[in-house]
Amino acid sequence: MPSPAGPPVEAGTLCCPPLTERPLSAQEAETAARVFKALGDPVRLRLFSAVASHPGGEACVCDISDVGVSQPTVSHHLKRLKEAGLLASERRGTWVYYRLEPGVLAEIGRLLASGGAA
Amino acid sequence: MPSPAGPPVEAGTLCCPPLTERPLSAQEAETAARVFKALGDPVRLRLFSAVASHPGGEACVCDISDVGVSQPTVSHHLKRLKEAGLLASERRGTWVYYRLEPGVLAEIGRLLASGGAA
DNA sequence: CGTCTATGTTGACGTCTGTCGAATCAATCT
DNA sequence: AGATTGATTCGACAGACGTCAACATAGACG
Repeated sequence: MPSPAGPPVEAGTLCCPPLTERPLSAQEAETAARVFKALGDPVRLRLFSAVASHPGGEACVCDISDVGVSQPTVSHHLKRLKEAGLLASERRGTWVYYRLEPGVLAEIGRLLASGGAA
Repeated sequence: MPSPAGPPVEAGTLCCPPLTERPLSAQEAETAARVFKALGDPVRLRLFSAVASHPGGEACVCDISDVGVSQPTVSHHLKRLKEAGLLASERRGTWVYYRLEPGVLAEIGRLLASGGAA
């Protein structure tokens, strides 16, 4: 495998019907698993939650980097979340701001829908 | 809609407020990440989806073990899903049946709730 | 009892992942 | 320009993870 992470997941293309609808195909599972894997680390989950819950919908790295690991590690995890299509980043002057990729929460929620809604 | 005379907190359930409500603590993230990590593997995701979408709500290993890996590997992944509190298993005669741990989908969904549905 | 089928467990091996320190890039301030 | 602060990249290393073959266990059936 040349590319370790594969192409980034585009927003809105999370694929796949709800997990309860039918068994996922190999390719669907590959795509969806990338998102869950990104959330499957405590540090990343805290970073994601910090961004998601930040007033204004975005946070600069300096605001969320107090998660008990070094700054390079924070940067590494933010990159992973970005590659998974969960976060987007933008540099404004000195600081880099991260915010949720729009729709991701709903997408994942739909994947886990047990058929209740609608 | 929490029950007024709420029943005792069930053990093994998911913890944590929605990710968007406030930054997760280290311990909360540790707990929640375990679930996402369990779903963060393509094979496990397929197994989980196969069980979740199976008529009757349960499936024996023989019904879902065609995911392209060896039988020991399937067994290993089912164990991981069980340890993460996502699946439950029961032996009935020759076969072992797996089904969703009740409420898990809703729990994870609540974690990802963006505040819309209520 | 012995054997066959269905699952789970063990041990080993290569790969992926999380982590850090050091170096590097980016923008601001004196 | 040089110095300072914020953020990413690089290089390296320990530990976790996915995988399989071989072995072990559980129940069914003759």
